[in-house]
Amino acid sequence: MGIIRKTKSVKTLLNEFNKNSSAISVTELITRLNSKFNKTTIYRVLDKLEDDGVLHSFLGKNGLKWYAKCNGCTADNHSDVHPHFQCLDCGKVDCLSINITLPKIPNRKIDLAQFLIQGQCDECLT
Amino acid sequence: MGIIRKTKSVKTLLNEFNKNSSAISVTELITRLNSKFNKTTIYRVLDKLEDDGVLHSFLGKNGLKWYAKCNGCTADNHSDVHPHFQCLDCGKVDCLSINITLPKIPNRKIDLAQFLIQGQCDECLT
DNA sequence: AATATAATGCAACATAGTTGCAATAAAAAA
DNA sequence: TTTTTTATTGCAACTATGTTGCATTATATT
Repeated sequence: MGIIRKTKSVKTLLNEFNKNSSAISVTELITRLNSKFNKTTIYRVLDKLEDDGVLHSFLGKNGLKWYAKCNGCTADNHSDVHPHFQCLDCGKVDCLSINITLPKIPNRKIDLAQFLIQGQCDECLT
Repeated sequence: MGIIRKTKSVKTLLNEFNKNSSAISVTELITRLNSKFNKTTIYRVLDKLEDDGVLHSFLGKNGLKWYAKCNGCTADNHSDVHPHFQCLDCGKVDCLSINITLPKIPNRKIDLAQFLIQGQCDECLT
């Protein structure tokens, strides 16, 4: 699939991700935009933006889905494999620009990896 | 909290994890045992077994909760930090006995880390 | 055997996410 | 510009995972 039309919801969602560089959870987006868009629309647009290589998704605390801007991904190749850091105090999630080396595993084919690190962010530490 | 009484549900659940060494999802356990125990009981007993350092939990595909036997953990110290491998074909999840080195992150305190690797297991590859 | 209280079942609830379908809006064609 | 095509949206209803309060039951202690 992927995005075909530049609709209001697409522009608004992209704008949310351009405001700052942190990742945003789907529930947060639904809360922020629920006066303008139905949650079904938000789920569907995020899905398509991920297909297009504009956003990437991952699971945070409690298995909640988060999205963040991709960096050098295309619709065909999601090259973004980096750890994510979630603060257990404030809940904020950031992408860590660290290259992780996947362990060698015999007799298995690795397709993707998710690495979630949890702790306290700089703001909550002080 | 933690387990205080050796009840039927505790014994049955421990037995499920002793049958083989794979991890088991909560939904799978509820399906297997739903004629014997209420799902609330299953959630609560798993929770307590984790508190006791008998089981550890992690999130698999789609944010579903999985449990597996701990190896050398106590109630005070969950020392198990290893990657998990989930087969995208058959859904099976295994603990990988690999030591992962957490990346150094400035200005952040690391409490825990989850590393989920997805792909195809040996059985589904052939 | 009597007592204290941990554990259980049940119903009701909370929340994340999905689906089908009719209505609407964006882009292409006329 | 107007018409036509069809992608997108909103809505309601639904599924699934997980949680909570409370009365009942079972375990362990006295």
